[in-house]
Amino acid sequence: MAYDVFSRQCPSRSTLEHVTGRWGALTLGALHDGTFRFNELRRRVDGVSEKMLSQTLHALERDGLVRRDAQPTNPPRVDYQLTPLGREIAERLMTLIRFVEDRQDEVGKAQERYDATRGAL
Amino acid sequence: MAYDVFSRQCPSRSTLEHVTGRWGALTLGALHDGTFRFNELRRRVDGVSEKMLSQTLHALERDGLVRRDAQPTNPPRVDYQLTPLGREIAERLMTLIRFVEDRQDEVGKAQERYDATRGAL
DNA sequence: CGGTATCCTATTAGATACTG
DNA sequence: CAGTATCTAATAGGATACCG
Repeated sequence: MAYDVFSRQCPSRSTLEHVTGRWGALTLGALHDGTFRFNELRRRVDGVSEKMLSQTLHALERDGLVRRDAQPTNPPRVDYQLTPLGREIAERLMTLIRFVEDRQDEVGKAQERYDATRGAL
Repeated sequence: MAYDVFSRQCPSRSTLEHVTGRWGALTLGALHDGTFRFNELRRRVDGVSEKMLSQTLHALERDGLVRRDAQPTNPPRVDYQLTPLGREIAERLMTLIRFVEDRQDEVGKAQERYDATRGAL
């Protein structure tokens, strides 16, 4: 097989899951636009809970895709931004996302055709 | 916000989840290499259960990314292959996957650094 | 503000058995 | 061969409360 990601034990599988997972993709997408604080991100990533955003950011930070800058002030201020690697990955992710969005009409029509044939299960 | 996928209600979100989900990505990757029968795919997509492969293939077929050819023979023979749209999407997905794989060293080092600082939670 | 901890529910995935 | 049906286990996710 050409790519080891196709094996369950491959370490890059978990990275890929962080990147493409529901909140991972949305978070990378949001950070693609700039640097944001925790609660700014929460507002940009529609529907994310504190828990999931926190978890997602930790995973991406650990993978080296996101950089966390905490200022020891009171009240605390923490800024999140993509690392260079994170930016490169986000770029490719966005290419995929934009493409899928652009072809959503085609997908919708395929779905209608499928449902018409199979009886809209 | 630049892309509607960032909204929970966007229809392209579900397409994207089929594409990037664990088994969706692996299945598209496998089909990227050619046309395969159900059990051939099962062997190529390491660890997938009959149920999940079936489910995944139905979703991708419904989205118009995979074409299913069933010959009414006995025993039955069913071939799966990517549609032109599926191929274009798989192409972009593979670009992302390959990139993540290529940089896995960098990711691994970032993880070690993170774990060393934070105590390997 | 920027989180963590806890609890609880919903969804997903896997194992197994069965069918045309 | 190519699946479906059913049941159970694991995991993701949400609500809430609380802390530095």
